Amino acid sequence: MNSAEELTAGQNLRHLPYNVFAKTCPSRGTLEHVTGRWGALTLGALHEGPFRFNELRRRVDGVSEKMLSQTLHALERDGLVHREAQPTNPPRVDYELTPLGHEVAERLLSLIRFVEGSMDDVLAARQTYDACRD
Amino acid sequence: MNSAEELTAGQNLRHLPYNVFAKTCPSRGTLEHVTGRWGALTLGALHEGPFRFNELRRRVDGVSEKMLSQTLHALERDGLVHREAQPTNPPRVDYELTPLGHEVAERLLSLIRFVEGSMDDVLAARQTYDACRD
DNA sequence: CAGCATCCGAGATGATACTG
DNA sequence: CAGTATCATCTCGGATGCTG
Repeated sequence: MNSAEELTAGQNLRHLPYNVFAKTCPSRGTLEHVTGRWGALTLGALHEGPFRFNELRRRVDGVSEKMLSQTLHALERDGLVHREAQPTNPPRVDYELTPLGHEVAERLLSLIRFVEGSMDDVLAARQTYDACRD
Repeated sequence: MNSAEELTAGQNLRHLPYNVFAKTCPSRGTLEHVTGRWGALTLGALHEGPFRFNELRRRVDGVSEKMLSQTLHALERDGLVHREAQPTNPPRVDYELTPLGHEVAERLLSLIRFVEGSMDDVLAARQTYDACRD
């Protein structure tokens, strides 16, 4: 292998400090928070601005109060979401993305929008796949 | 639209944009295949080239036979992965991304690399969060 | 309004054994 | 090698009731 090939291989194998492909890497857990069923939708919703708890619940259609609460706690702990509670009565709590959260959400939304835009192809592929199994 | 076109609308329907935030949207299911625990890692691994079943298993550290098989089936059905089996003995089966799969994987890897690169910030945020709860 | 505590079923996951 | 089949386990997620 010459030196140019070594450089290419080095980049592809990615000897970075954190490697999500290794099962002990903590980045795997954070990736699951970000890409999880409700994590992805919550980050996507919050990318449009700050929202209160029940506003978020309506935007993330189908999420239960328990799962939204749990999801927000995980994202807050990872430093992606900021929680601001006002000690009023009735209580008012606003959630918003941190700068890091916005950067994550941008990349996530790029993926989400692409998947949405590919659904006709995906559904067509499923029909072809299912047809060949009957 | 005349009545004949309406009758075949199920086949030829032109959809409004798919919206993953609506709980009945099929894009939600595909997004879960793509971002799921093993789906994301499998797409990420396959972005570097075609691999055989057990090669993939070693790259996606920790995945079981069963889950890898299940994950590959879902991604193949969605048209993101192509499976090529050679009827030799012993059998040889190669998996590779389709063009659509590569586009999805690129956006996914952008997210994965960013998360990996942010882990120092994330772990610091966790310590701060946990400290304020004791 | 913004949650938490509890229970419980469904589905995801893992370990093991087996097949072509 | 490339899977499938089966069973045990365990987490996720929804429903409900309650609190400040």
